[in-house]
Amino acid sequence: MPKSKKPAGGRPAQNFDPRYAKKKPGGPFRGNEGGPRGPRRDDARPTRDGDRFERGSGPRREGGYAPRREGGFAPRDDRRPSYGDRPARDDRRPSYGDRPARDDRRPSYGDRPARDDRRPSYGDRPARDDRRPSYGDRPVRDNGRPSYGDRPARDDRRPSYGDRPVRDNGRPSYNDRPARDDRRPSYGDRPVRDNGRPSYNDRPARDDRRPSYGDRPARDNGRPSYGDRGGRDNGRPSYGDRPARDARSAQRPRFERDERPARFQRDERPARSVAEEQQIDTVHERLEAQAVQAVDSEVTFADLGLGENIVRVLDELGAAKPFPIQAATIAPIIAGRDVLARGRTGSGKTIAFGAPLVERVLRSKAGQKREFGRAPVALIMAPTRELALQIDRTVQPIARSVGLFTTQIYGGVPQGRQVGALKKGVDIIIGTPGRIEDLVDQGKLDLSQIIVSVLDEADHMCELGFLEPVQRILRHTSKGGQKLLFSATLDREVAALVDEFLVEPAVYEVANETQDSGTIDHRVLVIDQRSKGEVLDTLVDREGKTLVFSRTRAYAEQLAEQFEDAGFTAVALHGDLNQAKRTRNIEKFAKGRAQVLVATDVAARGIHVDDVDLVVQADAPTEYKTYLHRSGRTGRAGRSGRVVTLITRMRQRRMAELLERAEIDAPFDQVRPGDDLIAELAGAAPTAAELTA
DNA sequence: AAAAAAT
Repeated sequence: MPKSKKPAGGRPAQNFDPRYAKKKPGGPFRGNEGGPRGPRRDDARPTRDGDRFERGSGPRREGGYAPRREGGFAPRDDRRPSYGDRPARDDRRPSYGDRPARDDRRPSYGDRPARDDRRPSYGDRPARDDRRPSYGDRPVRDNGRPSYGDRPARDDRRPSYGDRPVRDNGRPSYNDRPARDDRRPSYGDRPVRDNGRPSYNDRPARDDRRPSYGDRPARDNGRPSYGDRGGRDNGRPSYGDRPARDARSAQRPRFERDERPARFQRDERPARSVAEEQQIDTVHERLEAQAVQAVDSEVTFADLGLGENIVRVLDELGAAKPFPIQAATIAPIIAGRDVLARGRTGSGKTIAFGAPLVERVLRSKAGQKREFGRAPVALIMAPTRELALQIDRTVQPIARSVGLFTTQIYGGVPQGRQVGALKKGVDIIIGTPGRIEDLVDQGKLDLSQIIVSVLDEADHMCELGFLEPVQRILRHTSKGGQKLLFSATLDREVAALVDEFLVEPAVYEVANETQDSGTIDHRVLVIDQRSKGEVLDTLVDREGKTLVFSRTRAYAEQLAEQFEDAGFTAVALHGDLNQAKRTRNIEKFAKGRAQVLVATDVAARGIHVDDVDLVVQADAPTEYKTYLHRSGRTGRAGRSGRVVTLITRMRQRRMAELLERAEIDAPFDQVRPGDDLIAELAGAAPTAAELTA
């Protein structure tokens, strides 16, 4: 029996506020955002933000530097019924006790009808034969016709996609992906397997990560991209090869070989199969950075060059004094330099780029009138919608304090309102690459005036699938514009962007900062594949919030269902859910109405939810960076947390190597269902003091 | 594998 069927009581988490997802800033130019409007909320200003950050909630390490949650969440008031209070309408599962049990409650995946909220993935679409762009078909832009954005955003009146002009950009679109038939997990895709053998499906498709030349449309820029080139043989010296510059310009980023010791020397290591070898993640060279020492207690935000209003808002946000990463990056960013910065999740990166970005935009507009329909001058991109939202929650109040406007540009929601905001004019856009590029291609977003671009989780944005759109977007921005790259795991993977877009960037990292904050207890459980379900049930049977990571969407869904069936309140978060459901589910978890969140790596980076004290990796990550980001969801704000990773015997060595790279010590324990250790790990994590002892 | 645009 579960110990706690109901969500644990205690203080309600105040972090994910979906209100922001719908709302746009109000203000002088902004009576109407375009498109139909629902009831308007008047409390659009930043809500009580005093509790958005918990500063000083515990000294953490030398340097007296407490972590801060990035982009905290404003508390919600309860003026309107929240989703969670409503009867769950489209939940396909009956709520417990309400309905008679049905035998067929758990139809197998194959039998189940498609759910409303599970959009077919893009790849499921039948192949289009209009893939080849034809110039003749394409309407000329700016032809005086009302643009789609002018129309009411009624779904049934928007042109269907078939009617849309074919793009002539000659790049692979999502539609070009090979058709997938895996909407239902096929046996091969099924994460749960009984034999514990690695299969082709388990390994990352390293070799086919690069599109083959034949499949790829010709590039229009004439320059080789990183995807094409086989390393550093493109004739250009890369940073790693280049001799160090003289002291004056030593700011040039240099990449160093990662010299962390490997637990297994290559020679002692038993031979790996090809499949296994390919599973090993790439370790990029580390960026040599100028280490930022503990913050000088005398330095203030004002000293760093931020104006009065901004300083006041930062104070309201709970940032009274700059954290190290902020103390390092703010002045150079205001000065217009390109910056690369590495700082642990929760180290205050959002403010580190957000505040100086606003200051710089403000200065660039000095003496100018705020014009209707002005083009944005700053761009912030993030890999997920949730993260983009979260960044906006921090940046928007800062911007508004000086009369600047932000707008979110991301997919999954109708574009009408976003386009409406752009038509009125905004200064800073925050979003995800897909929708940004979509609007650019539709001629509804003009990036030519962008003078500052930020990439959050920059290394992730340089991975296949992200890199090219990001490059294309940046090429639309003002030439020579300032570029800021931030990530907790910034490494040479960003070289593709650095080489093309950054000029003599300054590189910073916080001294003595490893991802493993010392407040996290890392454990690895070696289990039999068959017992995974049972072990997981025991692990989530606890007080407190549990975040479970799975490798695939289908498995995330399956696990959420399993936990519900076992009597826990569980929700899923992954890309097969529509945006409304994503927002709703994460909010349920944040507010404690769901004890368990089962997520894919969509939740691995950046997303902050208060009080997650256990992270379970139902599927072990294959990349050490993923491990670091996932585990960074707990142990935040000086609290302690625990990360339990489940692996099979087969994967022990691989896991040990991964942990080595992540510089994390974690005991491995072999367990079977019912072993005391499992329930023990579901209990309270050791305190920070106990961990360091 | 997931994510990121749209139906």
